[in-house]
Amino acid sequence: MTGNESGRRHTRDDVAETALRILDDYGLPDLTMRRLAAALDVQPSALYWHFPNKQTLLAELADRIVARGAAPSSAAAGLGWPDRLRAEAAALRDALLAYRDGAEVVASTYALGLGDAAAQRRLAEAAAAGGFDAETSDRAATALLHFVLGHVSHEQQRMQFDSIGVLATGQAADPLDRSDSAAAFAFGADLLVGGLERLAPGRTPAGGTGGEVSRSRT
Amino acid sequence: MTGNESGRRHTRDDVAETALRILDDYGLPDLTMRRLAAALDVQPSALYWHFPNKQTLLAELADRIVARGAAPSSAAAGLGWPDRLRAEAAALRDALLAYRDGAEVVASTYALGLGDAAAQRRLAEAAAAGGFDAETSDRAATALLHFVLGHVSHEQQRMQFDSIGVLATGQAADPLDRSDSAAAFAFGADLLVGGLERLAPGRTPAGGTGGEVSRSRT
DNA sequence: ACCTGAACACCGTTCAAGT
DNA sequence: ACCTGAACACCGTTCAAGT
Repeated sequence: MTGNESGRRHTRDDVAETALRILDDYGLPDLTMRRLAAALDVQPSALYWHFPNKQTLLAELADRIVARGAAPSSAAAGLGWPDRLRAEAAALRDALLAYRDGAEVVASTYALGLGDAAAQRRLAEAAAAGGFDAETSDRAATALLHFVLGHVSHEQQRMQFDSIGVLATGQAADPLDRSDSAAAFAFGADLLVGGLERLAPGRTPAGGTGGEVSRSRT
Repeated sequence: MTGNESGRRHTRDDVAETALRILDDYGLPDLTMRRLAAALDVQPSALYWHFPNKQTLLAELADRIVARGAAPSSAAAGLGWPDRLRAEAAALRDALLAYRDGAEVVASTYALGLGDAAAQRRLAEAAAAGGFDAETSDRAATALLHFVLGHVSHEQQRMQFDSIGVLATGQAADPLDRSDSAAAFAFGADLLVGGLERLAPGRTPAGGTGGEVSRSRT
């Protein structure tokens, strides 16, 4: 796999990739410094040569999870800004879903102000294509980011709850339908993007439809 | 204060209120079962007679924090549904801000499916006043809830970061302006409510303004 | 440059037993 | 009904020392 199988010495990259594998295989509660050290065949204290503390390690994982998601589907070039913004949000969701507990790792890192703010920047950029000033674009991006992180955190928490508690209380009420979850996500993203469309600089102040397909050509 | 000052025996309510006080005074990371036990002059194991585990205790705190926020400002009766929905979101934010780390406690409880879902219900009810079907109201409420929890979590995390790291890196870049924070919150809530207004049953499919003051009389 | 060994100061939870 | 005492199985982090 990713680390060196027995050659003793490790790099910062080894440590991060092994941590990512533990995260994906066993979840965030099981990603302890001691478990990570054991997976690397090393004493726990050795990790502190590579990272000053656990939060910094988690921030590195968050950055990798977000960066790995990369670009929204294929060519977003031909789309208007609202579709591009929706695509960016969807791509972020996919990136978070690609790793177990990915949303929680990114959310906690983001909340602490650690990590590069790549996700926030990508969303703000897509919003700015609508001609909004920087503050508006930033606030719209922040609102979208909070929604995405909250939604996917919830989604992932239920995933593992479902796989663990299959037998509890007649399997509760909420079996988590994958497609339903995607629809609920799209609905929330549409609400935010739609709300932003109402504020678009190119629109007539009180006469636009706000409902049809975006016509912006910028 | 809330507990009995020295009369030994405690109730479940004593335990919850003392926990709430520790939360507010020292923050969530310092709310440990051992610290709580010490504050009650009791062994840690005694707490497990009142609550089966820590998560259940936190869910109780979350319910109390949300319930304590109660109703939006004064009379929301005269308002249209969009204003009422905005007021409900603002009231929820206030409730979360009333306790240190309140948003994180509620968010984690909500993510785990514990606690009564009072916040979600209140928002869904306010949305339903717009004439939407139950699924739409629920999804709008969920999107709003995710935004509110994410926003206030972020807000509170920076509050304690600011008060601790006053000296770090020339106080960073982000001094957290209270009024700015409120404006950013209002902007996000407006985006979501505005997006929902576009979908309101009473509107003409492609002719409404979507921008002016709500006229709904329902 | 990268790691060991040993320790410090903690956690949440269980369970038999007491009153 | 409510709590004690003692233990179990862990945590993250530090630091002198090794190679």
